[in-house]
Amino acid sequence: MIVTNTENQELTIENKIEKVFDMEHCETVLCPIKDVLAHLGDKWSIFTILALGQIKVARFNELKKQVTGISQRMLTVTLRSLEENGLVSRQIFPEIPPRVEYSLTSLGCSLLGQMLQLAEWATSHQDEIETARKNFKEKKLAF
Amino acid sequence: MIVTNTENQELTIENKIEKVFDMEHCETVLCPIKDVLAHLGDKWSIFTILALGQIKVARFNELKKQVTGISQRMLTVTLRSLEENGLVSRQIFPEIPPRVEYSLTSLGCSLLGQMLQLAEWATSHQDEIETARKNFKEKKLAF
DNA sequence: CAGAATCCAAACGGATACTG
DNA sequence: CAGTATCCGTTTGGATTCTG
Repeated sequence: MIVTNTENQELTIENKIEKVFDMEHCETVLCPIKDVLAHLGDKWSIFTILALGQIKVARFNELKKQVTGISQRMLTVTLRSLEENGLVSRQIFPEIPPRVEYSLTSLGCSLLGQMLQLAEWATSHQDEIETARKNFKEKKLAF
Repeated sequence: MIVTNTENQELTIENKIEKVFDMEHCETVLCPIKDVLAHLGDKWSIFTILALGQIKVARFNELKKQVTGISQRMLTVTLRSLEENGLVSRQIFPEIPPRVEYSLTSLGCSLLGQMLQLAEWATSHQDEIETARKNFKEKKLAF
């Protein structure tokens, strides 16, 4: 059970930012959020994680079908990256023809949870964003 | 007060994914998470939002100092994008020399909250990611 | 001060052909 | 089947110069 207090958020928001993000040294020192987003924040990584969240265990070509539009190259690159960062496990079966099974690690499942939170935010605020874009366009046309 | 239950997460995770992400049609239909990440998922957008979370109201060059390493061009581009998507408000004062003040909108503050959650995840799991990378390197060297 | 505009090098990523 | 390797057009973003 996690209990989150949404009140007095304004009192602690700066402290939270300071805790996770040292703006002064984020270029030289390792910055977690920058690092994570650099490695896992791209479109295909997120799609692949979501796809693996759905089918749990998948072979290369199953995954390629599931992640609509991904090229062979990018699936390979993405899977290697996810494996390198400990989010996906890659099990090779020494058979002919070769069989490789991919699945999320516990760390991957954990990140999936975060992705879903962000996705829920995106879903619940897409109308606001849409209207903001329309307003912006109209403002531009006015000039 | 928000109460989150971390038990029986596995029972609902697929449903959650389906709700926020239609893999089959995400290329043709508007996909919220893809859309949000395409527009706001880059390094400079996140840094700028975090910076504005710290200094609340800032002029262009203040912001440029705060967001370490950003170029003039990218700050301009990023701020326009954030404004277009309704996350940042831009107030122009018709003075000479010109003065422009940037600040987060309520939607921007809302996204900041999400960013902080992701940042907290990144911070609390960076050790795991780091060791995963080391293991991966060693595995590669073994071959 | 707050930017717009241009140039250009580097990274990204799709298409294609090849392999154990 | 599950990749690897190469080519090459597109995108990204820093540096620089110019402006109201």
